[in-house]
Amino acid sequence: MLSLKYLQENKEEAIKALSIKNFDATQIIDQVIELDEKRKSTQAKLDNTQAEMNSLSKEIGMLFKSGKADEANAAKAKTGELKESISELNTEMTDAISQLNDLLLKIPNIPHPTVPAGKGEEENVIERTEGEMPNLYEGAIPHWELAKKYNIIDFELGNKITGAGFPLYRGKGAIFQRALINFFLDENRKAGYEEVIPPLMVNEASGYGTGQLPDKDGQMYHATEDNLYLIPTAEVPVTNIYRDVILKAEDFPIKNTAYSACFRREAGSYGKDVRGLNRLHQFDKVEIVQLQHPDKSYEALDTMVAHVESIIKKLELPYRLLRLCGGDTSFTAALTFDFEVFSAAQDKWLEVSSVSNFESYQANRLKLRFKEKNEKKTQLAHTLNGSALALPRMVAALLENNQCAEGIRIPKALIPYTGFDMID
RNA sequence: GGAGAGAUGGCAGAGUGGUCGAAUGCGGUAGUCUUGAAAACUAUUGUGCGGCAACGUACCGGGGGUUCGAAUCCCUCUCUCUCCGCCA
Repeated sequence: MLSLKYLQENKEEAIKALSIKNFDATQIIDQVIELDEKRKSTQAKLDNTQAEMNSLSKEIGMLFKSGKADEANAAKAKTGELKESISELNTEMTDAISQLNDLLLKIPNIPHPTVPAGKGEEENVIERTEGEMPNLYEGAIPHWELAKKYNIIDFELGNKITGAGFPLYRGKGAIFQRALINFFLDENRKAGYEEVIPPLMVNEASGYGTGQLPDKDGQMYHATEDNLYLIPTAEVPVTNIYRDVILKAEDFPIKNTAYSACFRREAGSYGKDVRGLNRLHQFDKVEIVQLQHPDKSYEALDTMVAHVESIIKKLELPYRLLRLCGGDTSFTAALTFDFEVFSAAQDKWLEVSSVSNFESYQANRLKLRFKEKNEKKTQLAHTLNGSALALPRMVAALLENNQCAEGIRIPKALIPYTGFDMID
C-alpha cells in the first residue's frame, strides 16, 4: 500500500497519476487524510489520558508502600473516570486505524511517469520487436497436437488424474521441462541471483504481505483445514523471506531466484485462450526477485529486463517487449514490462514474462525497511520481480516454432541440458 | 494421532503484580590503546505513533479479562520444541 505521508504531501500529484490507472482517487484520498487527522487528535487525547493514569498509578503504589492507605484509596477513586475515557478513546483509535488501513488497501500503486495511458492490453506500447519469424513448414500444427503426436504432454491423463489444466509431461516432454528449469536457474545464478527452494504453501500473513490477500482471495487454492494457500507464484514465499526485516543500505541489492510449481484457480477464464498450455492451473515458473535501494530500483528494473531478454535470445525465439499501459499494469506495480514470444503455429504472441518494479508498495505491507549507514530512521525498501521465465508458453512457442518434418529441434543452448537434439 | 514443555530485544537468557522498555552475556556501532590488526578497556546499540524539540505513548507470540497498576495472575487462539505412534 501507499504510505500515508506520501498521500498527504502529494495529494494532487497522486490523483493525477492514479488517473493513468483509470482510478479516481479524489474522494478516497480526502477520506484518508480526514481519517488520519481524526486518528492523530484521538491519539493526542489518548496519550495524555494515559500519561495521567500512569502517573496516578505510580503515586498510588508509592502511597501504599509508605503506608498511607487512606490517601491511596482516595486516589483510587479518581481512576474510574480516566479508565472509562481511555477505553472509549482506545476504541475510537482502533476504529480509525482499521478504517484507514482498509482505505489504503483500496488505492493502487502510483504508476511511474513513463506508464502510458490506456484501458487494456491493446494500448500497451511495443518497445521493440526482435528475432526472426520462423518459416513454418507446410505440415505445421499447434503445440497441443504436437504434444499428442510425439507423446510428450498428455492433457487427457491430467484430466483423469486431477482435472483440466493439470497436464502430465512424459518422456522427452518431461526431460525438456526439467532442462528448461535448470537452464533458467543457471542463467539466473550466473547473473548473481541466489537460488532458493521455497515452500509451495504459504500462511495468511504471507498472502497479505505480497498483496494476494485479501483482494485475490479466489485466485489461490486454499487448504481450509490448515488455512494454507498454494502459491500462485514463487514471488509470494520468496518476497516474504524479507517480511518484517530491517536491512542495512549496504545489503542492497538482494537477489533471489526460485523455481516453483505455481497454482492458479483462474476462476472465470475460459475459451480458446485456455487451449493447450496457454493457461493452466498448475505450471512451472522460475522467478527472480530483487530488493533495492529506492534510488537504484529503476536501474535494477532495466538490468532485469535485459537479463530476461538475454535468456529469450539464447533460445532463439522471436519476441517483443511491451511497456504496459495504465489499465493493464497490476494494482501493486508502478511499472511493468512484459515479454511476449511469437508462437508461430497459433500465429499468436504469448506472454512469458512480466517484470515489475513495485517501489515501496509491497514493502510497506511487508514492513520491509532499511537503514542508511549512520542514520536511525528507517525507510521502505523497493521490491522488484520478474519471471525468468514461465515455462508453459515458452514450451508452446519452442515446440511450434522448431517443428520440422523430422520432429522438433531443440535450441542449441538447451542441448547440454536435454541430452538430445530432437524430439521425434 | 496421544502425552508433556515452552513463546521475552539481532541471538542466548534473567525477570513471577509497582521506579521494567526490561538484568547479564554474545553480537553490532563508535572510540581509546596499537605501525596495522587482534586482545583489552570505554561508550553506545529495539520498533511504531504524536511532537521543531524536551518529551509523551504503545509494544515481552495474537486476542480478551482481573487490577489503581500486568512481561508477571486468569481465559482463549496460534505457533514451536521434546517423547510415543505412523511414515518418504
